[in-house]
Amino acid sequence: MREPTFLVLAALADGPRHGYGVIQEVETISKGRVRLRAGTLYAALDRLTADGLVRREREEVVAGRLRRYYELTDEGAVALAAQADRLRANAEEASRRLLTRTRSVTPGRAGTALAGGAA
Amino acid sequence: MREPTFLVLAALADGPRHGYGVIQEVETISKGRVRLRAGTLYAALDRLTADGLVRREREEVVAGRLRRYYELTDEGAVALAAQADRLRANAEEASRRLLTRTRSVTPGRAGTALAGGAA
DNA sequence: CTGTATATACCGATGGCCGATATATGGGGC
DNA sequence: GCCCCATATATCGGCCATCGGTATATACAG
Repeated sequence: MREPTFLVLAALADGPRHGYGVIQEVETISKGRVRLRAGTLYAALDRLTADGLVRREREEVVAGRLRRYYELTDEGAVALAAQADRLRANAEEASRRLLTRTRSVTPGRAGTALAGGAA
Repeated sequence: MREPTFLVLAALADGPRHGYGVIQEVETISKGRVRLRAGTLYAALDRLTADGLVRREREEVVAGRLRRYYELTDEGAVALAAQADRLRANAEEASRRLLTRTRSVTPGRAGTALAGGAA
């Protein structure tokens, strides 16, 4: 599961959204860092639906435009929670090791390493 | 940056390791979940080296076998820290929204959702 | 001898994603 | 009227990191 797929699940975590709404929510979640392409979004929704992690919830027409709503299944919620745990564990492990790295550098390189670590 | 690449950087975070040692360390970091293929490892090391995040540190022969050591550059440490932050933010955001999901389910489905959430 | 472990290297196939295009409706500005 | 932008769904070719596998070599155990 790559980041775009993860973010799609996260965008659906607290309730149903239509496709384009997922794009907007992912952009919010990622603080503008990730803007899903339609190609990525619909392929991911199709895949997640086929895998049973997402299902179509309803359709409605708003201002002449069809909106197709999707929601997370219970299985999808479990998968999302599990992936979040994995990401958190990876992040914490990497951060812990970087801490060790800063402390173990030789005096000659301490200045450089500290400067880098502060970035 | 995908998980295997991230874990390679993490395995090098606290000091130099040779290729095969990285494979073993990644397996430790990921609690046995991830076992890098040689194809993945060396492609990643080549790529990361080309990108300036990793460099060759030294070579040595142990018991008739050549070991090629790699280490993180300062730039690599910065990139790893940044990615760890992103992963952490994503994980926390997803977990927060899943919390909201559990609380917003209808009474009829509360039992099921809670059971799923406990997994 | 075979099998396993250690160690580096290479390769074809796969699939998720990028970047793009297409269609449709609605609204605003000229 | 036209054009542009936003909203909304859909499709597609190309890319590339990774998977799964193979290869070679040394060393050790049975």
